[in-house]
Amino acid sequence: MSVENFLTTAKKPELKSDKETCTSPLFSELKPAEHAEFLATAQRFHREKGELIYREGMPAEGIYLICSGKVKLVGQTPDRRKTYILEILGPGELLGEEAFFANIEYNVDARAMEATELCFFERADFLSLLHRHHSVTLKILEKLSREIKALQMALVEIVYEGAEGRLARALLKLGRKYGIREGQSRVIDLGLSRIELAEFLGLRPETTSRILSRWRAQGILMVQGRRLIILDEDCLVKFARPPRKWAS
Amino acid sequence: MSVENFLTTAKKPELKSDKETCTSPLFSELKPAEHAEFLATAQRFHREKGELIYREGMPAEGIYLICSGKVKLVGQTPDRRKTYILEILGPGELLGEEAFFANIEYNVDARAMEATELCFFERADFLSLLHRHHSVTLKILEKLSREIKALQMALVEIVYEGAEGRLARALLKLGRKYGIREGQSRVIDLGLSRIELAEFLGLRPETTSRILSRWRAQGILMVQGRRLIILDEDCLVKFARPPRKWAS
DNA sequence: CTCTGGACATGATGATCATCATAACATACA
DNA sequence: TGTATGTTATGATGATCATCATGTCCAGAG
Repeated sequence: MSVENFLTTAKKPELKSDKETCTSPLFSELKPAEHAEFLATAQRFHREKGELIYREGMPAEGIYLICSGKVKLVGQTPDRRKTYILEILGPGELLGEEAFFANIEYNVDARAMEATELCFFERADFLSLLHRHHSVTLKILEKLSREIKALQMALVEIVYEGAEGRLARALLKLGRKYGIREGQSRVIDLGLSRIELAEFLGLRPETTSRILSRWRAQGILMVQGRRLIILDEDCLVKFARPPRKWAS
Repeated sequence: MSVENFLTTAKKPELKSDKETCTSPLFSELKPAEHAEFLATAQRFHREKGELIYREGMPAEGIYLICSGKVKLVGQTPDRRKTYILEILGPGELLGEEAFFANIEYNVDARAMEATELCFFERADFLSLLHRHHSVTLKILEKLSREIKALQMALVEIVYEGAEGRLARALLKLGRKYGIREGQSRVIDLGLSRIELAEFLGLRPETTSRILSRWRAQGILMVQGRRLIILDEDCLVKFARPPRKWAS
């Protein structure tokens, strides 16, 4: 077998994805049989990087569970001139719950940030699950509550924190959720462009770029294109709460 | 202890309050008997203007329902240097749900803005209600979802809006929820000081005051102390979405 | 190899809003 | 009535960040 042949065949065999387990802490109290029965009602599908999962304005006819990959929730101002990345979701997280439970249209777009596997549950199937398994319902109530708390905090922080605070907080959050420890440092490699990072922060790309440059010069982090390596996490923690007066 | 104190020094024994109806759309599908049985598990409370209902950091051992009056959710930045009003709640609304369902500590204070009647439900009692009446659970899921949607929209808009946009949006919201129509105009009389209004907007009181003065001069609203009268609601709608460039 | 388009970096300028300061005004209280 | 206290209004100044403009680097296409 030629080298070329080996490399091309090595990339391809990706057909077992429908055998992968797909679960979430939300279902932790289901018995294996119940869990399997529930999963059997799902439609599985796949989205490549950049592809849309749902669009603002579509009615929510079901609910999604992310099996693998990452998804960004993208909101726009009504005039469509500004974009804001509300959240970055990963495996095991529900997608589209707000619109599903309120039985309304999605108010943001959901877009795959990389190759992503999803389960889709029809409204009736998912509601039936909730009806039969109160533990799942309670867990979802808990999750929604935490989400509300997180959004409330985000609102407060955005209003009262400056650009450095927002960036520091975002990097810490992304680092904890998606970062990879490497000795003292932590690697964040989500393939976020400067523009996307800025949209996640509610800043302009120029501002984001400037702060990254400054922090790079101060040895707080390393910037390798879209790969960010946090060297001094403690320092970021300090930046995350500036009394808005004397940063240095 | 402050409760004891308050009860013993009770200025007026308002005993008829426990006869008042106290309900919410959340319970609309309960039969009257079920509703009454459920309400019987409540402890009723009264709070005078300015009195605390719960404090940030307290564990959420139950859930509140506002029977009458208004309650503000007040948070502080971790350094205690800034205060913000997250929400103003009125009759029929639940209070403390996020912390209750997540079973965590309250992350903000709740304080009565005027004489307020409340029902308090112990954790076990409320969970029992949810268990027995799935319709209530679904309604709460729906309510939490709508709240998430509202917070998401607020985030997107607030990030990119200036001071005028925020004030316009806040006045429209307060006007719709608590305002009183008087012919063409709408009266907002919540007794909010400039400082409180600024805390609700995430602005400084000076900025708030300036914008109000400008709008008063332009005939968009009337300012009678803490009483605000919106004269030109359409104009506020325009201010609520400035492309951040050409306001006039 | 050169050309070109896109992502990123960085300088210059201006708008916005926080901050500091002061004044007008009302209210409560002795 | 005068004094103190708190609320609101408004002017002056500065810090921050968006905006505009330019330059660099790199990858892909001709």
